[in-house]
Amino acid sequence: MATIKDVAKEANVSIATVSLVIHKHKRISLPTSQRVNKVIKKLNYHPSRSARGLVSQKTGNIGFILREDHFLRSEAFYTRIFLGTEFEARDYEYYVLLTTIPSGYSDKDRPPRFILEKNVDGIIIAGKVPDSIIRQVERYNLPLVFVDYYPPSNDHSVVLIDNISGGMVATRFLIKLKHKNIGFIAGDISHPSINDRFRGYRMAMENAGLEIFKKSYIIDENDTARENGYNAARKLLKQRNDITAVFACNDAMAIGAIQYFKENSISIPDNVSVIGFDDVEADISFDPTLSTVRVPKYEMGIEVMKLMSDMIKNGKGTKKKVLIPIDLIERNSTAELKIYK
Amino acid sequence: MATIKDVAKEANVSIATVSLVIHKHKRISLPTSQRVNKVIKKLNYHPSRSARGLVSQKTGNIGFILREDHFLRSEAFYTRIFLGTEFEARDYEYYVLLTTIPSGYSDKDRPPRFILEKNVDGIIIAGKVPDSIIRQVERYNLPLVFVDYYPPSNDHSVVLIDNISGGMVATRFLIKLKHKNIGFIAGDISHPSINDRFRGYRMAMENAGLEIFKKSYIIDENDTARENGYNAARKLLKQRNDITAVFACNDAMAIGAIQYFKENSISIPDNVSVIGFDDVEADISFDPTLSTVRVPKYEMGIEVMKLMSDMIKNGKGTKKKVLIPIDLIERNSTAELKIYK
DNA sequence: CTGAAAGCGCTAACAT
DNA sequence: ATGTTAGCGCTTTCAG
Repeated sequence: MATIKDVAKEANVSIATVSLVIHKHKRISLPTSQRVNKVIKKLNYHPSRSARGLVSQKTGNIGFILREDHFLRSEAFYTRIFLGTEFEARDYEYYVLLTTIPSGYSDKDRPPRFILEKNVDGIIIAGKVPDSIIRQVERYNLPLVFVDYYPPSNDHSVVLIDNISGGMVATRFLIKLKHKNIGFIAGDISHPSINDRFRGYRMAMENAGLEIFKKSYIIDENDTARENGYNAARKLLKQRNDITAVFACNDAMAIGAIQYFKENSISIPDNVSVIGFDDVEADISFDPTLSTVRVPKYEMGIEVMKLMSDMIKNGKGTKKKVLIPIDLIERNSTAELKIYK
Repeated sequence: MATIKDVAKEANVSIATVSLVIHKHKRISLPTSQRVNKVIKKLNYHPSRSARGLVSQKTGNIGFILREDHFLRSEAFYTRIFLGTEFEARDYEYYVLLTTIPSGYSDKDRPPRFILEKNVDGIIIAGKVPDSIIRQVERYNLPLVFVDYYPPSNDHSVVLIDNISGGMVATRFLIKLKHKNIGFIAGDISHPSINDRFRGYRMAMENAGLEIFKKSYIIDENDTARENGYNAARKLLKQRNDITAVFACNDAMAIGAIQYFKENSISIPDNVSVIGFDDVEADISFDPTLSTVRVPKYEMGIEVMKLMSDMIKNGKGTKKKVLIPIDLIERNSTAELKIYK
């Protein structure tokens, strides 16, 4: 393994010069810089992260914390965000240390090892996590950025889906298809993202002059899995059998709902239109293909890494909020309302 | 952040003594050791990994390479293995750097950054990967362990599912249920794991004195996704309509097959028994619940980390093969053969 | 524009 | 049984 010394000797300069070249310091002449860079390539030299870290008191690592059940989830939602982060980290020369915490994490649990050992320069928290981990992490006073979760204490940098717009876009789309009796189903309604989608739904309905009855929505499912969608659809239909369109807070629930409809001979989209949110259920063989609101997960990962790098460079004062725009994806689970009577 | 100096001062010893205490060196007296350890706790001291790495020429990191499509897969198979590895890494004080490579990785692609930068002490490769990445990694001469993939060059440490036993166990189970006309469906048959499951199937059939007709199996699907199971079931039934049980090479294909059977009014398990492999499709709402061969994924991750630590400690000569035992999981997609005639 | 040198925190060989 | 010290590879200040 070549060291900075080897490069210096080979290029006939001091190690200080090599260091300056690497850091693109302006006061190095172009010829020297070129010569040194050539030697670096030739010797396949890569600075030792240990040595660098020792002197700079930085680790070059970013911690990525995720709830275990989110990580294991069948939809590649957070995994895609992670990949985006990991990809972007390459540009900033960071390594990303992924760790999961149990969903029942409490104050008594030990924080992730990389925090205790101060082996990260900053921390990314993805998705909803228990308050206790947030409090613990805050205590260590490291740059902290959230992605796809809005912590209760509203004073952190965050990268969020524009859920309100998303909810509005989805609902407006159904309205444009002439639907008036539009239902909404959700689980985990205390989750800020889900709540915002609900808000978007209500805002779009109101804007269109459509009344929202209490019976138009089911939001008491405690999770957003398929079976919750299945159950919510059942409950919704029991409350209001004149529903012609359903906006589900995510794809999993949308698919669950469609399953229920299918089993009860309600044809999609002929009898009922269904739209989801997230665009994660890649199950292409699913029939009908699901209209949904696409969330650019990979890009969120990139964005959060950028924010993190910013905070590390420019101090923790740089609190920013980034809203990631969404796209409407029209597939076959939605159709224009057919007027029968 | 406390350093070794702070500890030494506070405990009235030299930094060398502190270091020796940390490494549990025998020639330190118990009282000293206890005193120092108390100070370490009190100051919440954690050795700097950079400083350690610099002097020991080790990074304390293990690289974990996975194909991107495997990582994003809906079944939490490789993610569970990763979690096991990450968990076990804590005991060995390693950090795991996860990175993905595209499935079409070729010799022209750059190896993962942590290899180029020598930022890992060893490399774990999970799942089937292109030969080119293996060749590239081999060139760097780092301790290398495979998990759930048997590289073509048979001279590496590996942690594998006992696929042959698994195939035999699944098949014998169907035989015990009085089935004789047992079909096998698979995709990606060139994959060693899949191939071994097929071997297990054939061995069990032969041992039971049951003939295997060419028409008893469909192994030409090129992937093991649900739709391949669906298609394979169709093809199998066309070849042999007297099949009463199907052993699918994995759960995804099993579920695809069941979908096909259901759509064609073949009741599971009354008309046909189906057993899968892996125990990953957590979709509990799936009806009927799937009998399968459970693979302890988390434990595989633990095992591979143990092997890795072994290789690093005892030199790369320690080439080992670890076979992870499987369990039969009996659920509702299998039943004893009903004789009608 | 470039070089010399101090020092980051730790390990390990050597000294006591 | 414990202390002293060199040195790992790098960044950065200060000199030139």
